[in-house]
Amino acid sequence: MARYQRVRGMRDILPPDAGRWRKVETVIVDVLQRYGYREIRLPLVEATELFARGVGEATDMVEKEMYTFPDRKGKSLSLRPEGTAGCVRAGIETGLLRGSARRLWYHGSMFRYERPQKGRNREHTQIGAEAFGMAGPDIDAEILTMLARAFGELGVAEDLTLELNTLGAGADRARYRQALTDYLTPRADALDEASRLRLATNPLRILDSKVASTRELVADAPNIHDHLSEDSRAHFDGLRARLDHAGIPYRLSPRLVRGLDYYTHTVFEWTTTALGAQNAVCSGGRYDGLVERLGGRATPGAGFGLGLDRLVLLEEARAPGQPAHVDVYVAFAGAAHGPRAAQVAETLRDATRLRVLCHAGEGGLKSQLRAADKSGARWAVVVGDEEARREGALLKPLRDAEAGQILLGMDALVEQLAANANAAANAA
RNA sequence: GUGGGUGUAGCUCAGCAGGUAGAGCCCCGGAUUGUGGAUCCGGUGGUCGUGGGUUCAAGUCCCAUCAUCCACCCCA
Repeated sequence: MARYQRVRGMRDILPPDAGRWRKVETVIVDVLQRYGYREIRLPLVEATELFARGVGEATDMVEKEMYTFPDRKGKSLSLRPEGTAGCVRAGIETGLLRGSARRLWYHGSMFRYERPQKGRNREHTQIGAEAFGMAGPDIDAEILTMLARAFGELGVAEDLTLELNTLGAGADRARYRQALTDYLTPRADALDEASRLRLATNPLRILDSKVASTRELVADAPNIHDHLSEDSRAHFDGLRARLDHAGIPYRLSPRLVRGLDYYTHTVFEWTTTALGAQNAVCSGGRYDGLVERLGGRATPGAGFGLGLDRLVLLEEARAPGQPAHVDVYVAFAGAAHGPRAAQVAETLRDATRLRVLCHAGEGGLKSQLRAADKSGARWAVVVGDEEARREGALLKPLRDAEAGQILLGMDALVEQLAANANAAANAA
């Protein structure tokens, strides 16, 4: 039993998995950059007040899931539970939102003190993006199109369903909230306990309750879509038309309301049935009032957070197996040839982009070749007495039963490996 | 925060009704001197999550605790 264990809900991501993570992150980030989004790096720690004000006092996230602690002078700080509030804070504080860099992406850990379960950890990693200063539905559509592309390129599109809804503008939402409260208050006795509490604090959340009796009650509740202003309706219709035009399928989910207070108009969630109860892989929407609420000048915004822990699980199910981490394994026959082997490896690294692992430490040639095989390398290069005398190295293909090993001079060795590597790259 | 399952070698697990720990995989070495993958042989490795209790005796029973998994809840 190890003396120290990782803290509950925190994870180590080990070699084969870490490679998968990097691959997923690379695909997503590549897509974001191709849409002109630029990276912003943000602190893990913010003033607690920022989240209380930005995400909302009455949200579960703020009420009971934050890692909150006083610093040495007693100021209340929190580990970020989500990325948007910090991004907006940075945008206001630095003046970034007044410039032209209005499409931003970030990557990093988020912390929420929850009970761990499948697809849910206390530290999880998100890639998120925010687009500021664009009020029309075109940017909402761009974000969803971009995500659809990313999921497609990752090969997980079939696992995901886009659920879409609108909450209307702030005024619509207030009006709807009143209508909903008016409907539910006389029926409060029929609500489950949690929903009854929310009636006063956050009645919209009652809509997505999973309690059967509450769902029944809510089925006949007023619909947000009947409370939208002309403009709000136009915004949503505009978004839908663009999605249809782009060929992006979605499901209208009138009860999708999201657990964060800052959303207005568009809200969406990409969900999956492949991960058990934690079905949201990516979600976001529009938050036109947030910048102002956090002290900036009124600026519309829209964005999303994408849960990498869950996305990696999906990608792994779709593309199992682990790719080789080495192309060439350099071995030596006799410890005296170790330095020369290292030299040969350097020569290969100079001349090619191949991943070259040079054996180090103990072990006879036999065990070195065993290691070469296990590494997944396509070639072993062996250096020994004979090779040293001929100022070359032995090239031994490991994945091609037909091919035999040949002793080559250094120039020929480099040439052979470079040519084969290019051929393989072109084939792939 | 609530409920249920599980905690034995690095990993996956077995251990019958309490009698002083086992398999497979992995790792290391060997089966012709400098040659991988298959097979065979051998080896390293465990205070049975932790702390109490019952018992002549506990991995095995009881209690507590911690961790983990799944679900509720919540969300990415």
